[in-house]
Order: sequence, then C-alpha cells, then structure tokens
Amino acid sequence: MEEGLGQNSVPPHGPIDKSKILDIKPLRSLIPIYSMSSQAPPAGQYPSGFSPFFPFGAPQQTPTGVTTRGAATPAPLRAYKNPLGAGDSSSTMNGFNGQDTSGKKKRGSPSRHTKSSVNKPKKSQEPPADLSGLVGISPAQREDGSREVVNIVLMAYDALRRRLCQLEEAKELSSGSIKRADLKACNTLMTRGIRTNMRKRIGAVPGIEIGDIFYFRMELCIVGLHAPSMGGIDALHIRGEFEEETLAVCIVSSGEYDDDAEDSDVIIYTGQGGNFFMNKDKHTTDQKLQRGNLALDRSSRQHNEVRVIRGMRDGVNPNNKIYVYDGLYKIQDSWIEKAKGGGGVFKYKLVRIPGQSSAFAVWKSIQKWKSGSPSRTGLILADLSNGAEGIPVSLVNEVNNVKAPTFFNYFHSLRHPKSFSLMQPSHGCTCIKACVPGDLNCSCIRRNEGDFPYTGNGILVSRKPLVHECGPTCQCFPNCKNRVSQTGLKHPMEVFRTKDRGWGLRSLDPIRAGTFICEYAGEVVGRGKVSQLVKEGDEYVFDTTRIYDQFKWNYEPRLLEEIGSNDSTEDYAMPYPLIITAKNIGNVARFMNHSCSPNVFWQPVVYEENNQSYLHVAFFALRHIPPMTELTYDYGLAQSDHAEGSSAAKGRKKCLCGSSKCRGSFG
DNA sequence: GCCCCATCACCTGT
DNA sequence: CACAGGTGATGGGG
Repeated sequence: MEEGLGQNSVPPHGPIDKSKILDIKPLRSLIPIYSMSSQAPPAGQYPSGFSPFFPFGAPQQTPTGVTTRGAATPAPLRAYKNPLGAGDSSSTMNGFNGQDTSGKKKRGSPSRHTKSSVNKPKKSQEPPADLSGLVGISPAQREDGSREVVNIVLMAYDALRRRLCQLEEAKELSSGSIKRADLKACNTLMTRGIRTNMRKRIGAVPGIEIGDIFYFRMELCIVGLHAPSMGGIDALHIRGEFEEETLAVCIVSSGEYDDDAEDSDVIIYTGQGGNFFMNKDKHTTDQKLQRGNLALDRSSRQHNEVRVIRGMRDGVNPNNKIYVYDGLYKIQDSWIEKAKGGGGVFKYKLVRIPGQSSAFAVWKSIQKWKSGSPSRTGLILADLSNGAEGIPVSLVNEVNNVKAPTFFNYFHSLRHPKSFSLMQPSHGCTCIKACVPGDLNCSCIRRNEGDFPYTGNGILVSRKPLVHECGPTCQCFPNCKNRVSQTGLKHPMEVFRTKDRGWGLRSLDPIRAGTFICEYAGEVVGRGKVSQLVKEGDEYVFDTTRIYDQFKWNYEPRLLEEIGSNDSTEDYAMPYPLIITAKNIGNVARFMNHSCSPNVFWQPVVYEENNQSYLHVAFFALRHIPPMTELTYDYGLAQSDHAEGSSAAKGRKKCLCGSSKCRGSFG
C-alpha cells in the first residue's frame, strides 16, 4: 500500500490523497463551523486566526493579532471541553450556585464505588479549596490572562516547585519522596485554581510574549499556552452547527526529531503515533490520521495560526530543556515519509508568519556570535573585565558612537575598609567534602533555619532576610553547593548601549528564575557618607537601607499544607545596613538599570572570611529571562525622598523603564 | 444527557 | 535506561 511513497524522502509535489493510503474517509468540504448569528463580534475584531474559518472567501490579512497583546478579544468559539473548573468554582465563590437540588451527586458519597477506591484511596477526598484568590487571580483571569496574571502564575509555580525540590533533597533517599516536583507543583496549582488562559484559543495567548522561555512543560500548561503535558500537539475541538471540527492551535517541537530546518522561520514537524521509537518490541506502524495528526491536517487546510514552541537543550545544563515561544506559524505543506522503522510518518511544514519579533532567530545568532563566525556587530571590547571574571563580559554599542563607559577598575567583589563586626564571630561548618541538604549537624544549614538555601543545581529557593553561605573557614570543599554567590559569573554578559538609558546589562544565555547572576561589587562605605556621595554625583551607590517596593517571590505556604510544611517568612526587613559605591571599583552589576517591574532582585548573603562575617549583595533572576533581555532591578527610594512624600525630590531621575506599573521616577 | 471511572498515548524529567 | 507520572482524549457503564 505504500508503493507510491516508499522511497521518497522528498515532499511530493501534488497533494497526496491520504485517504487512499490510510483508509480514511475523505475530508468533507467545510462550511463555517460556528454559529455566526448569536455572538459574532463586529468585523475586524477577530483575534488573528479566526478569519481563516471562512473557508475560501476571506481575505488573507496580515497577522494583526501578533503585536497586540493582552487585548482580551472575545472569541466566537465554543470549545467542546469547556473550562468547567472555572465556571463551576466561580459560581461557588459567589456562594450562590444553585446548590444541589438534585439530592445525590457530587463526590464524597461513599456509596457503590468503594470497590474502585480501594486501589486509589486518595481520590475520594474533598476537592482542594480554591486558593487562587491568595495570589490574586480572579475567575475571569483564569479564563483569559494578561501579562501580570501570567507572571503571577509562573512565579507561584516556580516558587512551589523550588520548595518541593528543597524538601525532597533534604530527605535524602528516605521516606515518601516528592519526586517530580514539577508535576506535583503543577497539580497543586491546577487543583487550586491557580492558572490562567484556560480558554483554549487560536493565535496569540494574552500575557505570553514571543521569546518567552519556559523550563518545564508544566509551565506551558498552567499559563494556557499548550495544554497537553507531554503531547506535542494541542488541538481545539469546535462544535459547529452541523459538524465538529478539530484544529491544531499549538505545537511543541522537542528538537529530538529531525525537525531542523536551515531557515529559522521554518519547521518540519513530525506527526504523532506509530510507536516509531517508543515500543521497541512492537513493529513500528504507520501513523494514523487521527488526533493531533488530524488536527494538523485540518489546520493545513484552514490555514489557521499555530503557535510554535521550540524545545532546545540548555547550554549551561545539558540535562535541562528550555522551551522558547517562537510565535505564530502557518502550516504550508504536509506529506508522508517512510521512517527508518518502516512505518509511514506524517510531516508538516510550518512557516513563521512574517512581521513578528524574533525569538528563535535570536538564539541562532547568539550561537553564531559565540562560535565567532560573523563577529558581533558593534563589539567594542571582547572582555570588559580583563579576565577578572572567568567568563567574558563584552562591551557593545549598536546605537551611537560612545566608545566606553567612564573609567573604573573592574573588581569582582567587595572591598571592605574594616571588618563587618555586627555579627557574633562564628566558625564555619565541619562538613567533609560538601554540605548535604537536611544535615542538621551542619552549622551553616542550621543558620539557614535548617533549610539548604539552594537547590541541587544552585537555584535560590526563597528570599530571606539573610542567606548564610559557607565560607573560607568552613571545612567543606570549595565546590560545596552552599557557595553559590561566591563562584562568580556563570553567564556570558554584555554591557550594551541602550537607546535612552546609557549603558545596560544583558546576558547572552537564558537565565532561569532563582539563578545567581552576580553580586554588587564595589567599595563599602559608612552610612554617613551616602549623602556626600550623592551630592558628588555618584550614580553607583547601592544602599540596602532605601525603601524598596515589597514583592512576593516565595512559595505560598498554604499550597504546602498537605506536606505539613507551612513555614515561610518572606521577611523583607533588611537586618544589617550595607552601602556600596561602585563608582571607582565595580563589576557588571554597576551597569544594571532600574525598572519598576524588574526581572532581577537582590538578596543579602553572608559568609565568613578570616573569622569575620561579611555581608554581600547578591542578584538573582526574578523570573526566567530570555537571552539578550536587559537585566534590571528596583533601585528603591532614598529614605529622605520617602519622608518628603511623593514630591519630586532632588536627585530623582525620570524613569524610562516603560513598564505599565512605572512609578515615574526613581533615585 | 450527565457523571464517574478506567485506560491510553504522549516531542517528560530524573 | 527505566519508570513515575499529569493531562486530556476516549470509551463504557450506571
């Protein structure tokens, strides 16, 4: 039956009649598949991707929806799988939900299903309470998100996941372990209603921007970008008046297949099924035109927009995979190939819709810069740190003719005029080799209230008034995992010229939330000198005693209730003042600009040198940061400014961060 | 029609 | 490499 396509690895030119090959009934010609009468929004208001529903007549317009975001356009779709969780629980929240007049129903009735509940006893429990209000998500926002809500959900997810990892790692290999913290965190959040964009849609997803990166498939699920937790194809089922239709809305390209195309705007995607590499004992079979394949096939005819997420190996951590949202594509071609195992395999050619900001293409050009083939445009200096960092810090200006920042000496850490004697002198831990999470004999861990502050791959678990790291007086090896902020830069950085804010800092690598970025290096000065420095025009003062906007980064303790761990103090009070000037001496941190919605935050870290405790300011990623994104943190307000109220105090600068939550000025 | 459960596939992750 | 594992689709029974 596969005579005609046995030897081809080239897409045939004409359209194939798959119905012949696969014994599938032919496609019917499509009529508009949802009712236009009742709720059609005014013309022109469709989100991108809807017009193609008009089979042949509608003009192929440009992807208008691509650049707009957050515009919660009403979608005239009725999805089969309605977001029942939302509908139900929202009415529950009103406290008036037509309570079961139908006597029985609902779970908890311990009637005849007891037999099945023997093997899975946990199922019979009451559903967990809706906790979405805790983190500030309304029922409507669960349906349709926004940038802010997406950030809230992702932060809640990762905070919980980090904490679960921490608990898991502390337990060594003993009792009931929390394997797969990624799954557990997702499950917890979903059952508590902490998620967004539950309404499946074609085209852009509100709150998700092209270039956004993710570190787990579950992150794609909870923000409504791609629903299946493993499957590569997300399909939407639409009920029309006479027919039902299924369309592909999103795909994840894992990069494990031969998806690669030379052109970064093209992707060749393999259909699903056929067991062609999973079951080894089974002979590989032809893929069938069903499920995801069927959806892709229909989409290739409807020409609807399909979101594309590209999975790729993390250069820093080859075990990890990073998912990059690469925007909207359309399926241009499809054909059948013969796989090595012998089965027929569907192939789909997706082409990126032009006019979208680049995402995956940026990754590709970074790869090229790193290999050095076309040199970086605007490169002024290959390594601003002059070897002081283990990793080069390039200096780049693609904007104007300014050749260099004002002179300063690059230094990787702090210079103390005197020892920092606020804390009682203490001795380092006596661990051999490395400190082990959960080992309460380790004095450093005890100082961290029994928690190892970092996960195994060096990610900060939660903010604290003070993180205690191991230091030179500890017995443990220098590669102990509790020395994260002492190990210098881990990502190749770039000091670059911004359009309107002088120099800025960004990374060539993606940075995962909670990753240590750098410390604020410079000279420590006494508190009394601050005003003098400011008067002298020192723009490089870091002062822990300023007023900082509070924000929540740690996990929500109520989400951990069933594990019995509900300690979480996100205490924002700064225990010890520390003032640093990086005017004459400093590192990359002095180039980080202010933003009112930053992607980096600072955390006090302490460790010992020569039996004296020294305080450092360490910067961590607030959320996942795509490569080439400017790194920013909140500069806070000088105390004197705060006392004067909101009147424009002297020395304040107009803020150009461009955030929707911009406070207007800083400094 | 609905609800509940079981089963299955899936471009996971450790 | 093995295997635990979540989600959503599917299908059957009550």
